[in-house]
Amino acid sequence: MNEKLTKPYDPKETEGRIYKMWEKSGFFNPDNLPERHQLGKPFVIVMPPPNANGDLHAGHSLFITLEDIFTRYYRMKGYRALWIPGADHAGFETQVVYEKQLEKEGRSRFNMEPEDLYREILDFTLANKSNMERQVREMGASCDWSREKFTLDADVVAEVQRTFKKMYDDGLIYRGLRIINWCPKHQTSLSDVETVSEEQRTPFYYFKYGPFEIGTTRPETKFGDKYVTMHPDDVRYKDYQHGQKILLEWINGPVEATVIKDEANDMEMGTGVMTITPYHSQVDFEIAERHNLDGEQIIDWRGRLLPIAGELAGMKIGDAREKIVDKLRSKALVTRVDENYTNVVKKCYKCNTVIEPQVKEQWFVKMKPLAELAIAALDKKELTFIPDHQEKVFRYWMENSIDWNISRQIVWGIPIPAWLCDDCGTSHVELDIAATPKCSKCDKAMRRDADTFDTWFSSGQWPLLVTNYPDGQDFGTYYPTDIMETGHDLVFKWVPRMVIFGLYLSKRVPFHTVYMHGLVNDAQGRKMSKSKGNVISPSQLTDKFGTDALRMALVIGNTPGTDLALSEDKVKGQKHFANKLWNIARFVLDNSAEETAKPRSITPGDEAILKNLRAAVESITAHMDNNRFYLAAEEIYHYIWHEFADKIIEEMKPRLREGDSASPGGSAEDRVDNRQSAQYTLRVILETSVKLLHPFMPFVTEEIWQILREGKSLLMVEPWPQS
RNA sequence: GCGCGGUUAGCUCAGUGGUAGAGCAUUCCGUUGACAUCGGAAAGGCCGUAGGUUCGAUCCCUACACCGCGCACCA
Repeated sequence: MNEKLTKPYDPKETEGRIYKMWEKSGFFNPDNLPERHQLGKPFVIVMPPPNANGDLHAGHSLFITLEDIFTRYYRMKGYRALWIPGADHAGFETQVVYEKQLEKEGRSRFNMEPEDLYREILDFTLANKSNMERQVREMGASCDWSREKFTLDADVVAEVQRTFKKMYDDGLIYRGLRIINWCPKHQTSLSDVETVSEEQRTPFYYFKYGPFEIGTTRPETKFGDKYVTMHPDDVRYKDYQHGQKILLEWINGPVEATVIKDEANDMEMGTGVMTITPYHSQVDFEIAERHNLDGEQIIDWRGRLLPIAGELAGMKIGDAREKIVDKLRSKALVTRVDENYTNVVKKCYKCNTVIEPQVKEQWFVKMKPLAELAIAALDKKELTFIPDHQEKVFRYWMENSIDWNISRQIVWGIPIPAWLCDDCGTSHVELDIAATPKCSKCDKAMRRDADTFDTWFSSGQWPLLVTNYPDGQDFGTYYPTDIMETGHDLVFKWVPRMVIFGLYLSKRVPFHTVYMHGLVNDAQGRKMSKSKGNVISPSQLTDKFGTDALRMALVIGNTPGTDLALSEDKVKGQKHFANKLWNIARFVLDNSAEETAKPRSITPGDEAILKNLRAAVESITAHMDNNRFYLAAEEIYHYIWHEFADKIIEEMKPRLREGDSASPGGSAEDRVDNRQSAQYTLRVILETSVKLLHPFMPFVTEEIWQILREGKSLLMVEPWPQS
């Protein structure tokens, strides 16, 4: 028995050793690949940089597996395969994680100097970054660590700031006083994709407002309301003229209200009449803009009422609601209350705090012209989606894009290279940090904008940044990349931004194919969550069953874009498969030690078996080329176990024994030929099988290859089998 | 309200215009050398409902039902 093929297969003993061997070979870097590859084309995948703020979860394992399969397959096919890893500082996300830690320690970021907070989060992130990198290695990722980038690397920061300046100069970024999503807990604005909408039941109040009855769900914002609006075509109110003034009694005394006719009013909604609060509502703000109306802030940044609320000033808005209704009731201004009303509120996607719309000066990206670039690329078929129905979602977002707020009031991020004048509000974009510009209007010294960029602003440029746009050698060689593999939840968050920045900055799409995977759910198909206690940790699974087993379990039966139910049994089954292959290898080696060269003759039966093998190779290769890894994996599994092991090996056993023969009438020489044909055939099938399986189960296949070739070559760079 | 996806074996999921597939689970049988992390066999499905197209539909079209997800300025 071959002494290296101990039984059973031991992933723990093997994986670390094999990974070190791969890394030492230098072949993760395509520039070091053998000559065969240097003649090939590049094949490039950019890794969605994992957040450097915690452990890898099952979703990470899935994307690492898929991207590694791509990379290993194309590397074996002779491409200069490059998979560029990264780490994301994950601005707001990480700051939220860190703030939770501060809270536990009884501290708060609002009592800290920004520099100290930044330094603490940096230490925290760097510690997590190396943890994350170790876990990516453990998954067997054959990415080029020499090209790894962190989203806060100095060159990244500088390039992102240059992009901001360029967009500003091109009129694609402006500073505007607009309605933004404000999280009162985290004290920052958020983009629309950083909020979640939730349905809630809330009373719908009807108040007497002069001659009108108005409807609202937010009485607490109504103090300053002095415009009453209705649809211009609403016959019920045809006697009131646009601009008409009406004196009426309101919360804190008499008010002179102005009638505004605007089409934003829904005649079906409530009474068709409402008052507007431009500073705390998107619709109201837009109506005010259209008619050039004024407004004022009613709720402060902490979510408390401002002095306009009179005796209720300083009260949290949640507590103030009933008080205001009581007050209106005492003035006989409440007409009725509908208790069974449901509406939708936006919440902070991290802390679930209700978002307060606020008016604030921020930097915005003008999305329409950029989105049009993306739509054009789609129309020209420069971009394809797997599964293809994701294209519709992408297109919808591009056709309905709204300007993107990129200012965040947090320290953990890339500083916005801008200066502001506190006196007159003038802003100035300046890349030179040492500069201390003066206001062009009032000549006063300007203040550095303390805000940082939304992380999507930098990660949107990721394919460019990791290839060292615009002057780096990699940009010339490896950009545009080939495939962007990421979760389908990012189809309208990250993907469009990469497409847009790619088209805007480099005039080319950053990748031609978007491959989207689904969520990894628990065995019953339920979303994993800490509160449900059904989170499956990948490290536990790999500890128990080996990395190869987890990888295979994540791929088999997992169609692109579809969520996956991951069960321990499934992984266990694949551990059995790895062991099966291991035992096959031992059997073949034990029975073919004497001769591996092509024998004098191959029996017709063996020819048929090899022909069948070639058919399997052809079919599997077709699946790989069509990005149908789930089918390829299943077919390899089936071939190895139920064809190779169950049938071929079993049928060959008699032929392999000394002094035995499948053709008893033959001479001793015939019997040797027959045995050698069998040995050769087994060996060919084993080597081919191991190659086919390598992208999926890299560790066990490489280990077997090392034993087969006595350490003289690496399976990782072997040619993919020909059919 | 709009959009997207799903509905196939007990479970998790593939798949195809021409008699339905895998893994796991179940039942029965089988262990002297590759492997019990095994082998052999069996059982199990009017492919969500109703129409339509077709010689033929689980597959294509329409409607509906249910499940999941996403979006939304409904005061």
